[in-house]
Amino acid sequence: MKTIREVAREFDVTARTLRYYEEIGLLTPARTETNQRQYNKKEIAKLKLITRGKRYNFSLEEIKEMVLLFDIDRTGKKQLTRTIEYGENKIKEIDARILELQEIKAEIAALAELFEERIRDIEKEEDNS
Amino acid sequence: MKTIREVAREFDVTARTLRYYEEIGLLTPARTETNQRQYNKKEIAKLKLITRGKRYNFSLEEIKEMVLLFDIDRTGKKQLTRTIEYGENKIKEIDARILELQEIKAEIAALAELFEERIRDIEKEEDNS
DNA sequence: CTTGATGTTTACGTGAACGTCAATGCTATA
DNA sequence: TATAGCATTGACGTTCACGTAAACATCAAG
Repeated sequence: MKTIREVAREFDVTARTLRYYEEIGLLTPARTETNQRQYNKKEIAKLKLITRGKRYNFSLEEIKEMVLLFDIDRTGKKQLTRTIEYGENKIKEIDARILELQEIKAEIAALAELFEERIRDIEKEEDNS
Repeated sequence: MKTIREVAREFDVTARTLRYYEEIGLLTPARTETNQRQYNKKEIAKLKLITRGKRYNFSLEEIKEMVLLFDIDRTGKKQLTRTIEYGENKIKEIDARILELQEIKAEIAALAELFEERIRDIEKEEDNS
């Protein structure tokens, strides 16, 4: 059980951010007798997913869907099957993103090659002068 | 030479968006005698990069860096070399992003497997009852 | 030459993801 | 028990990436 400040430090976010994540239903920390937030392992695990998702530039709305996988009642077979299907879809989306990133990468690389050619041309001209 | 509305339709963005991209220095369309924007091939190429970047969830600030590669004076050897170096860095960043995406993908897949196991357990229990 | 679609700038509005007070309560320690 | 540090809930402020409306100019068609 960690306090808000401990968690904030650990994940390099502000306390405000953690309260905000709670506001939008991403986190659901327990409270002490005196109303202070307590973060257990599950909340920490969710936050880990959130900060990761953020690094990959997922919107909080997208992240929310993924994080809520952790909160779904997974005692029933139907729930489990549906969750797995959802996961498979997410994987497809991620694959698409990876592909697009590889395209943009190739584009930059091609541009770089073009420039290198230009440099070689310039060097030839330098030799001839 | 295309008008703002033509370009907007072609790329499925609003005219406001194109004006905004100009506001923040991403696009620099020429003007007619009567002050109307004209988009040439170079601007179109830049816009293509911008919309792509957006699809990959790059911020406009990040996209700006990449788009400006098109506007740099590339007549000099030094400029070219520096531009190539920049491109190499960008490629490294993209590679990092790809790696992270692959991690999250693996995580989801692992989760799915766990759930499938749970399902098999449930099915066993069903048989035994 | 009128009309309707399209263009311009200026400027205020919006939703997301927080930042930053303010006013107040809790907690640890010297 | 005083006090510094951390907690709480409002509530307003900020940046990004545009949306939207106003007031006016331009262009194409009949």
